[in-house]
Formats: sequence, structure tokens, C-alpha cells
Amino acid sequence: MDTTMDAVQPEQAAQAARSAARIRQLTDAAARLMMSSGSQNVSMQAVAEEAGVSVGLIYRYFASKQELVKGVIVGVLDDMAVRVPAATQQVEDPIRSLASALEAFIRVVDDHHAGVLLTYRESHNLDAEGLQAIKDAEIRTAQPLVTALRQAADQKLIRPVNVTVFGYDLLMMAHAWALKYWFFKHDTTLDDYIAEQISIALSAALRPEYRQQYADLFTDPTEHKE
Amino acid sequence: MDTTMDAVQPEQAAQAARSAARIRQLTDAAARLMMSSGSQNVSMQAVAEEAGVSVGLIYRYFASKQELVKGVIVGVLDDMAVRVPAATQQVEDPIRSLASALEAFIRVVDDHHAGVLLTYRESHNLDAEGLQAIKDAEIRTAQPLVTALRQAADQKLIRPVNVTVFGYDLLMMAHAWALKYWFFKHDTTLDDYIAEQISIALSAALRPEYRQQYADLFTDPTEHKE
Amino acid sequence: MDTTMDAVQPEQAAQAARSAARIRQLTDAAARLMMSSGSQNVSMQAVAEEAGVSVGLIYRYFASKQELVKGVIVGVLDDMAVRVPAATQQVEDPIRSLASALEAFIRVVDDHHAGVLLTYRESHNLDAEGLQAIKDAEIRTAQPLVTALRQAADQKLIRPVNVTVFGYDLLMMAHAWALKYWFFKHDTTLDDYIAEQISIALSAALRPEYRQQYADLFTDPTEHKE
Amino acid sequence: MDTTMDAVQPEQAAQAARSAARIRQLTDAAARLMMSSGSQNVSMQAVAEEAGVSVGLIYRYFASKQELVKGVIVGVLDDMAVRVPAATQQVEDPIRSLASALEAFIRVVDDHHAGVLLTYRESHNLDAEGLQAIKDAEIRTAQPLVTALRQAADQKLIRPVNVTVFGYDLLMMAHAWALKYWFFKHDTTLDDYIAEQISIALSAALRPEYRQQYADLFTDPTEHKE
DNA sequence: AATGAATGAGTGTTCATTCAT
DNA sequence: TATGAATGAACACTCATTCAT
Repeated sequence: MDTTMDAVQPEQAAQAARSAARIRQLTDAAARLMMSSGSQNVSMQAVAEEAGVSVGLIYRYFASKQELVKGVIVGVLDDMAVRVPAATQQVEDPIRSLASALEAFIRVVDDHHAGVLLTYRESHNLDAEGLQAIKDAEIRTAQPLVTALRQAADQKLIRPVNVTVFGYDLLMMAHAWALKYWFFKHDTTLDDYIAEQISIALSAALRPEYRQQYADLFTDPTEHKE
Repeated sequence: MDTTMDAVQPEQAAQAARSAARIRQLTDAAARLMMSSGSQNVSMQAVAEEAGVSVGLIYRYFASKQELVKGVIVGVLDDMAVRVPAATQQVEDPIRSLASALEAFIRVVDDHHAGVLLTYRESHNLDAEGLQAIKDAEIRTAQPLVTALRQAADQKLIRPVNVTVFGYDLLMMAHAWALKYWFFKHDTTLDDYIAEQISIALSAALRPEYRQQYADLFTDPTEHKE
Repeated sequence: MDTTMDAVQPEQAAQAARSAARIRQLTDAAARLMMSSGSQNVSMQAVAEEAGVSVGLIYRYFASKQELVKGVIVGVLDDMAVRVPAATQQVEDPIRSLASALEAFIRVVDDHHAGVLLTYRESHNLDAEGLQAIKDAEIRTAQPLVTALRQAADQKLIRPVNVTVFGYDLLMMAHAWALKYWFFKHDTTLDDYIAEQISIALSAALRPEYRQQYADLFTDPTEHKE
Repeated sequence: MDTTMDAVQPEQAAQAARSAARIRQLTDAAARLMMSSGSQNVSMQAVAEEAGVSVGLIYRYFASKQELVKGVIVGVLDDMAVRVPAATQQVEDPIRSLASALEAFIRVVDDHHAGVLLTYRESHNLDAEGLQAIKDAEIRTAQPLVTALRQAADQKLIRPVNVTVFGYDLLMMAHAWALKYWFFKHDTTLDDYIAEQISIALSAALRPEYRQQYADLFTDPTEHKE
């Protein structure tokens, strides 16, 4: 009785917090299962058990299985959209910023290995709205790369280049670390991969006259290795 | 009388041909459905109906749904593994051969749009053997690119570069035309995309001293948007 | 308020009871159908309909059709393992106890006619564990007969005899009332059959010197057909 | 041409023989499979493969699967109906003939182990006519026992007994060697089993005054073993 | 807010049977 | 006779979703 009255606002906040925690608990459980099996092979019953709740409870937070899948994927992408920019804040020099952004992106992909695969595998099961949310989130993760590119272009450090296409090339380089990990894992370490891709990316973009200035960002400057 | 004897081989050949046609008919029907809905949302009943045969007949040619899915994906990749090399036969000059291979690859991806997406979406439902088959087929499609790169490197036309990594970057450029088509389709035509990627790829690899020689392979070097 | 706390155990008990009732409901329905058609000709759908529940619900209580079949058979045998001993409690004299046990056994077989046939027909579809459960249950039903035999042997009322083999002969006499009912039903009533078998069993076992003492357990010693 | 005309009769006979061989080939193949798996778990395709013929050919000789199953069971029973009497021909003395018949019966059951189980498991899948055929065949196998009993009764060697019931008891003794083999195999050899059952059967039937005369047919005459 | 028993449409798979060759 | 490709109805089993408690 007393609680109901003078604690309305705190109560609402607490409720929202509890609700968010539940949602996180559920998407985490779902993600854990979906990463090894694919969303279609994960039943709501299994998610409930993994999360330690009842089936019915999931439906209090997600209207359908599709919504739950969307929740999982959007969760992964949102996390990436936060962590990629965070990893590239303090660098001033646009070229070093670009290299830094690409490195950060690849490292985040490495952390989110399964999450990235998930987006490629499961998106198509979503409705139009969910699909759009995912596309938006992906574009957001590419922003730091594109921003660094634009700055470098503004300062005439790089050749004129289609920023959109090249930006997505860089994004694919990062995603490829997850998508083609089965191929690279045998003879390429994460650090090798990052160094090679930075080297390739800068080779493609940087004007030749600045090459010496950023020589440390290139692999193997004198002789080829293969 | 005589037919019974010397017609054994033709008979076997005819049977093999009929069998191959059936398999093609079935994987084609399955592919058509799976491309729009994802393999898990396509029932064997639906495939049977699409192919105009009975359910039981599918099981005469594919032991399980998983085998059918494998058949579809391997079919797509095999076709790519044939058509990409075919598109790069007659070119002598390694740089032009590289450009030609990349162009051909992107165009084949454009033709096989849905098939490429299928590979990324459905592979994980396969058993170890099937997965390996797909990986092998993919590596085969990358071969023409890698070969052209090696030749160019041998002739010192390009900078030293990790051929494996760069080769897969090119493969990803091609795949990206399918994977990120939702992004590019608004303001990039296929020809634009090809031109830009060739330009970017050669910028990354070609030694500066040869740039003039292959100026026609670069997009607008002097003036460009932005 | 108080209910929440001290009602935990009653709640569990109630659930167990409900569960047991469901299991009984399902095995009963299954038994009814299987007795006339054989387990393989009874579909889970048919069982569901007969029981008035949904297919899915059966799978909440039985992991597979095989488990359901096992449940039915074990149910029948367990009932027999209870009712045969119950029918022979109060008799002191080992010979009369033996006769009584055989009579009770045959009468229970008569009640469980279909159930006995089921055991012979369906056991082989079970896994090793289920098969063992059934064998154990059968051996348990034979116990009252064997016990009576041992007592009679201890008191030198019967000739030395292999108790195991003779015990199973008696069990087969009982089972035969179900197995060969098609043969006996034309000219033998249940009571005739019981009397004849008791007479035969005692003739085989009882020492001649005690024959007069149990004369009432023999059929017509002096005059009989043929 | 010439063959067609003057060889009509031999041709028909040859055809009949070929047909009988085919039927035997098919029921043998079916029996081999059904014994380990139960008729319902054996497909016509599997029978065809086991027999080394096509599915269609089976339908030229058996109108349906049910007919094939009937063919198998009747085949087994017919063989038994031939071999049991054959094993008891030359014995004159009715008591020894009875013992001999029971022994032969048990030995034939031992040979036809799987076949006997088959009759109990599969008969119920047959139509009325097939069921009758099986019952008739079974009754025929019991005949030698019943005949020996009648002769012994005529010569007053055995007590008055219901020949029908007792005859079937003996048949069940024999069948039990197959039906309850899982129970006996651990501590009873075939020869033990035969000796025990003969002893029990004669104890039940033989008049006490003739016991000495056939003492060799009883196990353990002086003291009990168990 | 939370449970979990219950539903029932939908799926992959099998197999008796047919029939063109 | 003999083949075996083709059929399609039937089945065991799953799982998203609901709802009484």
C-alpha cells in the first residue's frame, strides 16, 4: 500500500531495469545456443531452459521467436557499433586514424566472431523492419572507417577514391576475419592479418609521396614475403 | 538379340545421363525455393511440388534433406569454379588478366547472386564432409585471381604483397556485390562497381611506375566527386 | 500466504499424482488399440485421439513410441505381478496353495488375455533395457508358483523335480490359455481348463501316497471320456 | 518353334518348378530378414535386395506384403509339420514313442528357434484365411504327440487324461524352448531340458505301476536335484 | 511476473504398390 | 518374366504459441 504511492517513479525505473536485465538474460541465452546451432535449430523451449526460465516468460518480453532472433542480432550489432568507434577516439592523424580504425574493427570482429557469422546466417529470417535495423547498425559500424577516409581525402593524403565502395571494402576485410577464419587460421595470426590488411589498404589509398612518412604501417618494405 | 549384348554400355550411359538430369532438376527446384526463403523454411514437399515430382523420388537421389542442400550449394559453387576461369582464358598480360579475372568474378557473382548468399547462409547446416567440399570449391574459385597475382608478382609488375590475403580480399570484393547488394544497389551500377574495385585493387598492388601503362583500368584519376 | 510455504510438498505430490494419472490414461488408451491391432499398426495420432489428448502431450510423458509400448507392456505385467500373489495369500497347505496359485494365474491370464498376447507380440520391438524389464516382470509373476513348489518339495509332498523347469511349465499352462485360446474356446470352458491343468500338474508332481488326500483336486479319476 | 509344340507338358512342369524355386528363394530371403527384425520392419525393397531380385518381381509371386508374410510363416510351419512326424516313425512302444515324439519336437523347435518366435509374433498381421492356415499347420505338428498319447491310453499305460489339453501342454513345453530360451539358456542345455520335460510329462501321465519299466526315461530317480 | 502443461499444424522420412519398359 | 523408377499416403516426432493457474 505505502510502496505503491510514494515510490512510483523509483518503482518504474526499477522495473525498467529489471526488464532490461531479463531481455539481456534471454538474448544472451539465445545467442549462446544459436551460435553453435543456427537459430532455426534452437527451440524456444531450449532457450527457456538455457536461461533458466519458463517458455511463457519469453513471450512476455518477445512477441515471437522472430522478435527474439532480431533481439539477439541487433544486440550483437549494437555492441559492435559502440566498440568500434570507442577503439578509435584519440588519434589525430587521419592516416593513422584510418589504420587504427581498421585494426580496431578487425579486433572487434575477432571478439565477436560468432556474432558476425550470426548476422550473415540469420538476418534473412527477419521481417523488413528487423532487416532494416540490422542494415542500419552495420552502416553505423562502418562510419569510423568512412570518417577517417574522408578526413584523409580532405587533406589530400590519399588518392581520390570512391569512399563508399572503399569503405565497404575495409568493412569486408574486417568481416572476412570471421567469415573466412576457417581459411586463415591455419597460417595467419590475428596480428599478421591486421598488419597485412593495413598495408594493403594504405597501398591502395595513400599517395606515393607520403609512403615514407607512414613506412611503419607497411609490412615488409624492402623485399616480398609469401 | 545383338542389342542385348553391345548395348550394355549405352544403356548404362543413358541411365547415368537420366540420373544426372534428375539431380539437376531437383537441385534447381530446391535452389529456386531456398534462395527466397532459406533452406530451413523449404520443405521437401515444397521441393517435390516445385520440381513436379513426388517426395519419395527426391529420396532416391538424395539420402536426406541435408544432402539435398549440399547438392544445391555444391552445384552453385561448381558452376562458379567453371565459369570464372573460363572468363579469363585468353588474356596474356598479368595485370590485364588480373583485372579481367576480377571483373569476371564479380559478373559471375552477379549472375549467381542468390547462390552466393546461399553459401553464406546454409553451409553451417552441413556435416563436416559437406562443409569441406564447399570450402574446397570456394578456394578453387579464388584460384584464377591468385594465379594472375603470382604472375604479376613474378614479373615485378606489382608490389610485394601477401598473395593469399590479397587474393581473398579480391574474392570478398566479388562476394560483397551479392552480400552487400542491398547497400550498393541504390547508387552503384554493376559496371561502376566493377570499375571502382578494379581501380582500387590495382592501386593497392600495381607499382607506381606502371600506372600510366594501365591508365585505362583506373577510374577518373584527375577529377572525381568529393 | 501460509499456503505458499507449507504447500510445497503437497504441490509436488499433486503434480506426481496428475502425472501418474496421465500416464495411466495414455497407456490405457494405447493398450486398448494395440490389443486389437498390434503396436506397429497403431499410430501415435490414433493413441492421442483414443486418449482424447494431443499428439504432443504423449511426448511429454513418453520419449518415443517405443517407450509408450514399453509402458503398456510393463503396466500389464506389473498388474499381473500384483494380482497373482494376491490371489494366493491365505492358503497354508503347499499343495492346495500350488493349485490355488495355478488357478489364480490362469484366471488372471483370462482377465489379461490381450495383455498376455501383447507381451509375446511386441516385446521384440523394445530396446535391451525394456526387454529386461519385461523379463524381470515375467519372472516375478512366476514366483508364487515356484514358492509353492518349493514348500511342497520341502515337505516331501511332491516328487523331486526341477523346480525351475516345472515352474515355467505351469506358467506356460497359464499363458497357453491366452496363446491357444483359439484352440480351446470351442470345447473347453475356463473352469474345465483350470481343473484339467491342476489335475495334470498335480499328477506330475504329487507323490502317489498323497493322492487320496487331495482327490478333490483331480478330475474324474475313474471314468473319463476316451 | 519346335520346343513350343512337343514339349508342352515338360515346359509346364519346368515352369512350375522354376516358380516353386522362386517362391522358396523369396520366402527364404524374407524369413532371414524378418527373424532378426520382425516383419513390419522389413520392407519389400529390403526383401528384394536380399533375394537379389527386383521389387516388382516379388509382386508377381505374392499379391501383397501380407501374402509374403503368410508364405514365410506357413513355410516354417509346414517344414515343422513334416519334420516332427518324420522324427517319430519307427518306435513301437507307445510310452517310448511319446517320449521320442516330445524329444523330436523340442529338437525341431531348437532347429526352428526363430521360426517358432515368428509364428507368435507375426500371425496377427494375417487375414482370417492365413490365420486359419497357421492354426491348421500348428495342429498338424501336435498330431504325433496326440497319437502317441491315444495309443498309450488305449493300452492303459497312462492315467485317464484330457488328451487335448495334455497334448497342448506338451506342445507348449516344446515351444517354450524357443519362447523362453532367454530364461533357460543360462543354466539348462538342450539335452537337460529334453530330459526334464520327458520326466515331467511321464510323471504326469504314466500309471505308477509302470514306472520301473521306464525308469530310464526319468531324471534323477533316487534323489532330488535342484 | 511467472510457470509449464497442452495444443496441433507442420516436417522429414519410409515403404507398399504400380507400371512403363 | 523381370526391372526399378516413380508414386503418395502415412507416420513419428518437433516446436511455436497459448492459457489456466
